[in-house]
Amino acid sequence: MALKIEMLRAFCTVAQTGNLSEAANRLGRTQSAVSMTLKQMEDHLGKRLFEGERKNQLSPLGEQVFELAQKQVRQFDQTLQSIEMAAEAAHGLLRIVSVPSVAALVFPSVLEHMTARHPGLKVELRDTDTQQVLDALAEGKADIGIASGHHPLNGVKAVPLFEDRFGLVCSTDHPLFTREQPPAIADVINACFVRNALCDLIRNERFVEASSTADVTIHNTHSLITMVRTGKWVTVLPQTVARFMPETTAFRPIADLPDKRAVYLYQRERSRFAALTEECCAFIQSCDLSGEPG
Amino acid sequence: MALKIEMLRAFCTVAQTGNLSEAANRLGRTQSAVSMTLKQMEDHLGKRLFEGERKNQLSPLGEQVFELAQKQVRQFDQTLQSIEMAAEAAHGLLRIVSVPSVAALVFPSVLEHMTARHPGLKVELRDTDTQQVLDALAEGKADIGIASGHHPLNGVKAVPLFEDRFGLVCSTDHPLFTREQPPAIADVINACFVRNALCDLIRNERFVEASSTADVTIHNTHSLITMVRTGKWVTVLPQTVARFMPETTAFRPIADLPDKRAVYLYQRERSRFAALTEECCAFIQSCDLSGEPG
DNA sequence: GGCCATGCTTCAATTTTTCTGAAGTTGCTT
DNA sequence: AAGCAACTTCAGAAAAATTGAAGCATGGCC
Repeated sequence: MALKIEMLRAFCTVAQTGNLSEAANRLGRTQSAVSMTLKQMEDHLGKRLFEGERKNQLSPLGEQVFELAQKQVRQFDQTLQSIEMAAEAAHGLLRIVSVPSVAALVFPSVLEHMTARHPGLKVELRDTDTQQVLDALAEGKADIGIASGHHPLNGVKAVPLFEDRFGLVCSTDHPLFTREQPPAIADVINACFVRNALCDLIRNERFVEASSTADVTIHNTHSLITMVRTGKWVTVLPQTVARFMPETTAFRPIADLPDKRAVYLYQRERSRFAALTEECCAFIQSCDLSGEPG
Repeated sequence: MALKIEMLRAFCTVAQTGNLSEAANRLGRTQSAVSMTLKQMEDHLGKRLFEGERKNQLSPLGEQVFELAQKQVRQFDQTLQSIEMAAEAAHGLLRIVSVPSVAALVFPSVLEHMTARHPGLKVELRDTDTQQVLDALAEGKADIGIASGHHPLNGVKAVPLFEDRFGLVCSTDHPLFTREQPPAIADVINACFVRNALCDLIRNERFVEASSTADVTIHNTHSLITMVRTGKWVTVLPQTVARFMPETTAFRPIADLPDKRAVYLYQRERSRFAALTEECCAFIQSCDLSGEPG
């Protein structure tokens, strides 16, 4: 018999638990049902997916299949959720995806503004990296996206939203912040510098070259904050992101790093509830999002 | 009952054909089976997916669901194919994804080299845009990727493969090619200039600004070739891409556009058949891919 | 209007698929 | 060697999918 999504799901659960009865439990089936499903799958592929007598050791093929199957199952579930959400939303549905830094800035007021004006409106907000924001738009999983940089996409309108200067982020008592003279790229890199994902948006040659020697890279924002709070480590971030750092951290422009990140608003052109999308985009653009006060 | 992948598939087929019996035909079922499946789906969602008596007009919700469902079905089928391919490949499997321009350059010799050395080896070659190359790597659907630019990815090693200077591509009898003095950006843009997807890789400010005024953009390579062959239109491409244009077209560097595109080789770190992947990457790197002769 | 064709739905019967509970292996532990 | 835990196998039961026949609208045509 052909492979089915439920077979993949069963396989993934067993691969994760390493144990049939626990997997059967989670799937709400009996052990024997799961056993037979797995057997069907192995028969279909003509190869074993597990090694040894027990189910706690994947074969090399199993490993590979697990990786593919898990992604597929997750995506399938997400699609179903999207479909069901779309069906439930009788009074309108807005699906907004944004990079985390702007999400924190924009989501609260958007949510308030739109729900107040449209009772019964469903809103779906999600934050991920630029990459996945663009994916979601391309795949029709979002109506509005906010991401760094300008990326032309079919059927999606892109407008610049705001710009955001990069600068030094460090503890308020760090020498590079307290001293009078503004810091330069070299000063920052020579301090205990932590690279982060947003640094990759900087095109400035001098910075790119200098930062490539950095030993530490942290992608998780929370860990990054923790590092900077120790007072020893410093990093480079756009100003609006720095806003969300705790009181004891400070932002300061870097003299020879005038680079800004350009944040774009993406708007799906042919969506159901196009009027809502339009209204929401207009509202987002009307917000003052610039990093610099005034 | 819950939504299943076969329901989505049935729905998509009906949405495409606009007609039950034709859809039933394609699905290898009877009309009534498809009708009932659709009914289940509508019952589950609590909304109609089609408007009117016939199945030839999607409702707004139907449109949205169609978009999501079709993507899902396609992806599911592709995953199954990947899984089955992985299972069949007893003697090894290499999955290579590349941007089209480099694919044409690299695939033939890679294929020859690897299959000669490894009888029974399965090789999967695919070409798409940079975006999807990276996706395939991230999702474990490819072992080796070739794409423009450096994009850090978890579990994937990236090494520069070669650089490729951008230049004017036009008919061999175009004034900008036949005249002695090399063309400048302004000359190119002021000719009948056709933008293309690869132009977006150029960071050069002067070019970016100038090209934004271009009226025509063509993404399909074949159409692009046709336009250039007319002798009237010109475009800008990396030199290795220009190699594959017909005899009657020529490549010429642009004086004030020294930009190159950097092509990177991406190698998945933990893959089954890691030794094969390693060997293949070594071979690709050993190829002479530079655009300039000598 | 009456007749017919088309496209779809509904229904009861049938086939296919999936699931279960019980019994049977296997290999490890004591 | 008895006990146990993890898994497989089996036959019957339950659930789901599919079918063919019958039925119901709609719209064209004489």
